Amino acid sequence: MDYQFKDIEQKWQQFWADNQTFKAEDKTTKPKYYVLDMFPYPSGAGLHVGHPLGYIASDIFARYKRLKGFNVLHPMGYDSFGLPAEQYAIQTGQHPAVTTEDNIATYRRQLDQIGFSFDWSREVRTSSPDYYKWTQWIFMQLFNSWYNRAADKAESITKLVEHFEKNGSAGVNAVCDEDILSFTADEWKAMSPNTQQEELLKYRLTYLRESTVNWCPALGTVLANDEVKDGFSERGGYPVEQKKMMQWSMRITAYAERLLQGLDTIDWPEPLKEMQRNWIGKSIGASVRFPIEKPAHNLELNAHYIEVFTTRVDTIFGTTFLVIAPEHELVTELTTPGQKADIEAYIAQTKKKSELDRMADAKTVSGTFTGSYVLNPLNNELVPIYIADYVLAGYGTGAVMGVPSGDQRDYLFAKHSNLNIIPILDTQNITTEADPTKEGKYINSDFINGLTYKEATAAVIAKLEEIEAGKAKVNFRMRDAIFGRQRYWGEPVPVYFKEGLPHLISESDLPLLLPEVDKYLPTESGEPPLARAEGWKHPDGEYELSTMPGWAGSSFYWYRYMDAHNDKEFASKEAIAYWKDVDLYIGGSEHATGHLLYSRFWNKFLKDIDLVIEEEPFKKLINQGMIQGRSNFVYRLIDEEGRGTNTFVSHGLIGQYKTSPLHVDVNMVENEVLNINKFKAWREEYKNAEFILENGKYICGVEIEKMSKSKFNVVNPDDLIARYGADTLRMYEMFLGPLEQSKPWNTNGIEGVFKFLRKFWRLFHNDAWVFTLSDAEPTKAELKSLHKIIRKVEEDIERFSFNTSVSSFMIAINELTDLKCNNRRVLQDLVITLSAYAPHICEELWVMLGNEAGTLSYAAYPKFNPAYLVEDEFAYPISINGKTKMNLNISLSLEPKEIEEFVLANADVKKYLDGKQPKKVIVVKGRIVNMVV
RNA sequence: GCUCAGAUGGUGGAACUGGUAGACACGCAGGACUUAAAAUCCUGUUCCCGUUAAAGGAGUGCGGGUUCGAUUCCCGCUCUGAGUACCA
Repeated sequence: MDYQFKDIEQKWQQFWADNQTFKAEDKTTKPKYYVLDMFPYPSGAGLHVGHPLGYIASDIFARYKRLKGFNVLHPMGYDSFGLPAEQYAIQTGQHPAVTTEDNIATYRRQLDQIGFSFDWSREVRTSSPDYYKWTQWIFMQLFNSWYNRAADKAESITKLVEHFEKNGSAGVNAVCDEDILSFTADEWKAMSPNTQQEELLKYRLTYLRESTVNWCPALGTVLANDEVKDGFSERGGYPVEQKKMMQWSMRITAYAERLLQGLDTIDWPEPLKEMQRNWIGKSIGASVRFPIEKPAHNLELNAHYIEVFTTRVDTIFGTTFLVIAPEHELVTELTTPGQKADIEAYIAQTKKKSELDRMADAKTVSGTFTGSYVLNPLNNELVPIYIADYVLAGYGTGAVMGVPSGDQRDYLFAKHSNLNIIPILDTQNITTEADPTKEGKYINSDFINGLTYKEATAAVIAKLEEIEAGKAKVNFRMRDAIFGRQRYWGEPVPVYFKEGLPHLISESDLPLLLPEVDKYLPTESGEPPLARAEGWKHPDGEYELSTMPGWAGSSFYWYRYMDAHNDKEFASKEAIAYWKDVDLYIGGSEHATGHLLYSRFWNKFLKDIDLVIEEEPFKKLINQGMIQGRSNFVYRLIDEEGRGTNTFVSHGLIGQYKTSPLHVDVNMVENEVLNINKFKAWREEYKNAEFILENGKYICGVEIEKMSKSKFNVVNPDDLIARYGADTLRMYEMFLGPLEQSKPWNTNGIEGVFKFLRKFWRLFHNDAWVFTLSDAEPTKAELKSLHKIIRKVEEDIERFSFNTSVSSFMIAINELTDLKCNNRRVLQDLVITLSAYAPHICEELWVMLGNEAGTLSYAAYPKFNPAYLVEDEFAYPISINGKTKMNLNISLSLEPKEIEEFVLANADVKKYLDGKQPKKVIVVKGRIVNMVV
């Protein structure tokens, strides 16, 4: 029979499901290997050809590892809480759980027909109560923990309470809020329970904090920074404003240093590590306190100094002014009556500008004098205090020392405000701009004059510490993560409020189920949708009304797969001890600073409290490239009045007409030629469309864009599978190019892969399509082809070069076809080798070869034998001055000296040398002969 | 602006540690089979010059360098993509 991919693929997908072929074992002597894909959000649009790219790669890898004798865990699930289902609910009233269920069914059907070897018995859904029970449980552990800097790990809050009871707050070195109290043990014990709780909240790893958030009134929710684009919500495009709210936060900053250090221990793409490093944004410098000069208006001040952070403390003698952010808490106090009007006007103007304007407007310099002064702590010079919006309240201390000779922004500000610019290094050139050099010797700098950068930095810090005006300090850009959304479709926070204080619900009450509501919108008074839930009340107080953010459920899911049905723990100790961590993680780089950072954070926390073993969750990570869409356009002719007509101009002729481009469905276009009949049938309005053709064809325009429904450039895997089968699709997606590279989708080459599989099938059959094999000894040539591909696939998979092994398979099949090979032993090994890529056809042939159904996935990968590839001759390229002129077959047993003699004696070589004696002959054994003339 | 990645035929791409540039596939051209089409098979296909299938020459974004030899290493630049940004 000819290659009937439809029957074969359906048959084996059914078989795998019925027999749970890919169920991973928890008790086995085999070594473990954990291959994980980033689980998808099940959107309503279903899968397009870009989605499975990473899944196919990981599936090939998982299947390959099984053949190599590993116990492979390769699970799949759904990150099923999220905004789209909720938006749909708001519009239609359909419960997000129903929408999600439908979408998952579509995803599952599409995934199944690609033939993945997932262990579906471990499926997880973040929106299912038996899953989010554990998300809530981990939240509770975070609430019950604090970060002990002395131990450099998270510890139980009860340990902190014990310390307070014994020693008061003395000797506690915690990552915590800034406004913690100092108290003795007796004072602690004298506090009311509520006061104690209030104090403890400042230490907990998840805590309440007033934060400025991106509030979107139209969506009725808070958005993350990456959900806001240009001041509008990414989804829906509604305006977003800044608003202060009490929010749950996660003290991820406690882990900043460990998150940074850990990057050096994991095998991740360098660009992605770099993104995380930038995000964490460690900078090493010093904090310096500038004492405030008693102001002219003679009022009593609460503050006595302004603290700044600087990475160039060595430049302190170049300070000619101080700048604080307009939002800085001391602004009002520092403003003298004479400057009050100016300052208020400036603040008002700043407020009007959105965050984005402020960034885009980086070139314009502005700022206003407060009227007050500080003293330079090292030389007591009077330094004026300004406010300016180039200083950000949210970074460092919200105040900087202005050193115009060394910092370009300070330079511009000094020019703008007519302030002094003092050179501080003898090498500095500051005639037109600041010079941030560290070379040279210091000048105008008191006791560091003549020193080098390194010496000066050390000397200044030593002096500042001596006079208690500053110290060396490390600053991080990363902020604590807000952990709450005012929306419905997420995990309820397992907390109730009593007398204004948060309390955890009892562990036995988990999961705290998401209640039913009549509408999915915020209440009229602006409370989150959960406020609509009738009778949803804790016996002792009011439940928290916000839900957890999207990243909560995905921050530990890889552990849940290890023991997906455990209702006592999120995963058992034994399961975690066996599976430990993810060996290979494949997913998109868009999660670089979100999911991949939060997951590392939670993992480190779970390790601190001894629930997991590894410090890092994902040992090796690969980012698959984005598959872009290839949009096609038709060009509508515009008439003299500027109105669109029903005539369309072919792409090559649009220069001669006035036209406007329109997206056209890519499924009506083949090789840029529009199928005119399909186009006319596409929409009623095009029924009578007319065309201006070139060479009798309508040629469409092309552009590379994101794949999206609205651009009509979505290529659906279902159509391709119907036409060519899953094995072809799998191999073609790999054949497209390197996995990590982004590329536009193009179906043009898929025929080549399909032909390849048919050719492979034909090897096992005679001309009449009857399965016919020979049991003879394999020939030398057959074994050579086979072992070449055995080695190649091994090498390629280990370095994730899937595209090159597909090419090599084609070469092997071409060679074996030429050899008319139908040798059972050769072909059986070939079936195993190819099975990771094209599992269905291989399963079918495996059974036809007389093997037991379903055993292929656990067969042994053929052992490579180098003996079959040994050559005794090599066609040496003979080059003259580096240009290849000819090839000569020379025995590989010859040594370089003998090769040189042999080559020089050759008649053709003599002809090329034209009687001349080469100056030098380079012979690299087994590679090349080069003669220098 | 900064950081990172990349640039190879008409197209997707290959060349792993410097050693025959263009594997494999698409497309295209020609041919075989066929009444015809589809399917299949065969041949050719980097460019220029040119011929009987010769012989040359150029060539991996651009300009230099190191080397017997560079797509690969070094320096400078151009362009493309991604991330990020008054971060003190």
